[in-house]
Amino acid sequence: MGVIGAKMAGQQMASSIERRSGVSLWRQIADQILHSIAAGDFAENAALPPEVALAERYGVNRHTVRSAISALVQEGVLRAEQGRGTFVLSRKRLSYPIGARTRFSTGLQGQTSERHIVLLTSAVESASQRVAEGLDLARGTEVIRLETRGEADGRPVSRAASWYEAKRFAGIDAVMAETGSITASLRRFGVDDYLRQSTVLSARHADAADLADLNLQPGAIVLVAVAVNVTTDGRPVQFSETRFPAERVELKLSAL
Amino acid sequence: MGVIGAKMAGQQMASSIERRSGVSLWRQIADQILHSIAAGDFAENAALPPEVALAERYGVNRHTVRSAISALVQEGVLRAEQGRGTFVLSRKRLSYPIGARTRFSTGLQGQTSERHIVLLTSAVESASQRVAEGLDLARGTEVIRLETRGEADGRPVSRAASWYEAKRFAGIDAVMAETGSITASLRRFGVDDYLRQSTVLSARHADAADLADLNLQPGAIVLVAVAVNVTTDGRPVQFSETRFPAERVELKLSAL
DNA sequence: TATAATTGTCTATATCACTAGACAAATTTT
DNA sequence: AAAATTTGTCTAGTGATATAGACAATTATA
Repeated sequence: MGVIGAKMAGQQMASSIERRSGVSLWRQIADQILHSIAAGDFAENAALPPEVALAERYGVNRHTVRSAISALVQEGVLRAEQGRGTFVLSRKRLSYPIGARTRFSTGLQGQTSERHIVLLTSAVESASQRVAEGLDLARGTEVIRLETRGEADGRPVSRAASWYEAKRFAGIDAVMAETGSITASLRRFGVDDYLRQSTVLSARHADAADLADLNLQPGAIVLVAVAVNVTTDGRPVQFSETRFPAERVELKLSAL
Repeated sequence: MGVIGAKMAGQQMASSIERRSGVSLWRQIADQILHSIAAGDFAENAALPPEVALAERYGVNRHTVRSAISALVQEGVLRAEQGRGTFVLSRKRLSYPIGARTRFSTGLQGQTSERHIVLLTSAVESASQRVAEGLDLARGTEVIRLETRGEADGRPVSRAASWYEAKRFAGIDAVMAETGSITASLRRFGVDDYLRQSTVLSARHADAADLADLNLQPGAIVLVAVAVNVTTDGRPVQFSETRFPAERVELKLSAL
């Protein structure tokens, strides 16, 4: 159910934007346009309603609408052409499957022509409360932390931190850098198969690190998945926290 | 990993707030404080750092921090006491389980002392493309739409629209109003058991309707789950779109 | 009891966000 | 060719946001 251009036959329309909320009108309008596009209200290359129409629709000045549009042009979502109109560029959201056999690359097959995982940094550290619980280790046990980014067709689609018991998976960082695949790396350590034991999802505004890592604009939303993967005999092998840009990714929960 | 009060031993700290982003500084700081609380940086009734410390931490004027705090006091998250400090009130996020047997009431048992579903409105309409696909019906088939709100301990925790084939479930709105339970209502129509066939999750900023329905502040985030429930023989019985306030709810994906 | 720490209130000023109106520039339609 | 449509640019005024500083009021601490 789109927001823009919806007709309500004289009825008062929920104007959908709030003043004095701490979020500027142009940012709210930009977000709604993004939402409309994601909801499929506009085909790719379709024209947005003219600025005056949008201004009337939202009950704001035309300049305010222009601010919203120029932000989206900056983000690469829209293209404005003088005399012609403003057009939609953006692609659809990727649908990232989550289930018992969640795998990055295979999950996005068919939706993208290319995808891979980049290892950003790795470090050995002592397990925090949270990590220790996830991996079923004593607090303070040494663990390896990998910081990775998932990319599909050149765009960042995920940003993850994952932890592994250091003793059992010594050197997994090097293997990961070499193979570019979690599944392949774990196989080197004798883990031929693994299953998703638990996943907890939440959402929040992107922080400064997210903005940089995922190439987002301030105010963007990230989906956060905290998960534990286990071997087929139930032994935890990986604890992870993954952030997905909500504007580019939706999570499809598949049968486990 | 909390944001507030983190020590970085002289290193430059990622200030985490952005100017000229369309989101006012006080709103960004309020959101980060909320996030810190949700991340468990503060126990219930714990004191927030004093205003001057927060102002220094974020690199803003003390008055700006005060705006953020007063917004959170308004939302019922913090309590400020002159001469003493500012204290955390808010409860932890509810963990809402999603799996093959997702049920509202049973899912929140143990976390809340009371929960129920309120039927807000119902209507018979012809199935949109999306609803028709979900229920595996011809487009335009008559369906019943129920608008409901889930409440736990008096706080709204979900807001859903759900659709049912009108012919098969005629009068389900009345039954729903009477029983206050989806599961019980379906049982009246011979559906003794049902399973979650598919769930698609996304996140976005709350729109005006969400703000009103879920009692949220502008700028809040909602998690959106679009799901299809089927009978044990695979026949779709319900298509639904549920919105959860991200600040109060996290989704726990349980084994299907 | 005096001092320090902390929140509450006030004034003043600068900048950003939004409104209002006019007109230019480019494109499409008549 | 002319008119209509649409985006681009400019000026000016108003209200919200943010900074700066001072001091009051309340509570905890020495």
